[in-house]
Formats: sequence, C-alpha cells, structure tokens
Amino acid sequence: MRISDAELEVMEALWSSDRALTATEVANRIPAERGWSIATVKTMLSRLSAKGAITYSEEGRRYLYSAAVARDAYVGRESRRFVDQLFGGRLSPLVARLAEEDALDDEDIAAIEAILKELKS
Amino acid sequence: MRISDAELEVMEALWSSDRALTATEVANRIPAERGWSIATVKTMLSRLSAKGAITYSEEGRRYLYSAAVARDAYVGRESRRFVDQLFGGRLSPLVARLAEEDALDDEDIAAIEAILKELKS
DNA sequence: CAAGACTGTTTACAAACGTAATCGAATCGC
DNA sequence: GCGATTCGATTACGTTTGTAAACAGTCTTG
Repeated sequence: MRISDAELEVMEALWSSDRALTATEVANRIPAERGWSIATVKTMLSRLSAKGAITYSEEGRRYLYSAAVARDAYVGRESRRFVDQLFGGRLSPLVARLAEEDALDDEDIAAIEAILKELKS
Repeated sequence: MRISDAELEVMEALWSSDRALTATEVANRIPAERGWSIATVKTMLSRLSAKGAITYSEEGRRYLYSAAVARDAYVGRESRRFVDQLFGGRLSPLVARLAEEDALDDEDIAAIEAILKELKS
C-alpha cells in the first residue's frame, strides 16, 4: 500500500493529532503553502480511505477520520524501501552521502552515535 | 527533475556501465525479474531523454545512451528529499527507525561509526 | 417550512507512469 | 536487389496522482 506525496500531507495532519479529525479540521492543519481547497482534502481522504490507510467513524452526518497505520510503521517501511532501492539495503552509504553534502550537524552526529552505542550493547 | 521507479531501473543500467550503451544493451542489463519487453526499455529511454536525465550520441543508425546526471548527485538529492519529507531533515531518526527494525548489522554499524569519526576530525 | 450551509460522494480532467505495439526508415544477409 | 531484421519515433491504453467542481442529502436558522 503506497501513499503518494500529496496524500502524505493528509496523513501527517492525522498523525499529528491526538484525536480523530473531521475533514474541515484536516484541511485547517494542512500547511497553507500547499494552497489546497477543501475539495482537494476531501479527495485525499477518500483515496486514503479506499487504500485502507485511514478509517473513520460516523459522528452524526460527519466523519471523524484517523490514521489506520502508525506513522512509525509507515516510515519504517518506506525507509527500508528507500535504502534497499538506492543503497542496496545498507545504511552506511546513505550516511556517507549525506555527510558529504554537509547535511549532518554535530547534534545529529551525536544522536546517531548514541543510537549505535546502544545497539552494540 | 524526478525519476520514476521504472525509469530508475534504466538509470542503474547506465550507471553501472563504464561506457555508453545501445538500447538493446540496456535491455540486457535490466534484471530479468522485471520481465520488460525491449519496447518498454525504449520508452523509458525516450522519457529519460526528454527529462534530460540521459543523453545520447548517434553511432550510425543507433544511439549510444549514457547518464547525464551522476548517480551520486541523484542519490544525494533524493536522500535529502527523503529525510526532509519523513524525518524533518534529521538523519538520526532514520537511523533509529532502521535500528529498531534490525536493518543494521555489525558491519554496517562499524562503517557508519567510521564515517562519523572521520567527520568529527 | 424554506433557504442556506455543510457533508460525504461522484465526476472531471490533465499530467505522469507502467507497459507495450506499431510504423517508417535504415541496414544486413543472401 | 530484396526480404528480413533492427532502430528510433509515434501511438496506445489503463492506472495513479494532483487538483478540484458538481451534486445530493442533511442540518440549521430565520
């Protein structure tokens, strides 16, 4: 089950909420830069629902939408797919590439080292 | 300039070659699991050419295709986009996520540590 | 009760994608 | 020389994506 870029924006809105949201609430949480009309948000909600990525409960005449897949699970799947596709399943080349692009600051480096240290114990 | 999944397969064929390739040669380098007909490969070559991702030189009545963007450059861009989109531009959460999925083996961990050590110096 | 205001659903439509067949020109084998 | 083969170019066609308008119920409010 694949989630497109535009659909992901809607998922983020749902993931960032601690409760289920109505379509209008979702629309209000979409970054304004997207410049979406409410209709577009509704389309995304329908498609995501058809894909099984979200569910809804009826509250009167409205629906309350919530994510059906956890962000962690989705992000994990996509990460795996990504490193498989471009780095042969190895994370180190990705780290090397981003390091070369100066995409890592000291804080990030320290965080990664901490994770690795934890892993080895 | 975005390269689709299917197109990427063709790019990999070109990147993995030290010289320019004909359409047939590209087709032969596509993993058999894809089960592509030669026609499909030709379509990909046309589209990639239109996108400016590859170039060709005419050799008699045939074309010799080669990548116009380096793999490193492309992969760097996509990596950046990926961590921006799903991890707020930070690499550490990605490492954490893959670590939790046991997607890192000792060798990979050592390689990453080496890269980070190098970075800090 | 009638006129809006809101919902979700259906329909729209162009661009991108995945996969491929067809076509017209060039070339190669005989 | 001429048919078969081989190229790139053109055309095809269903699905997905991005973006949205139209529509049909249901509430609300005057």
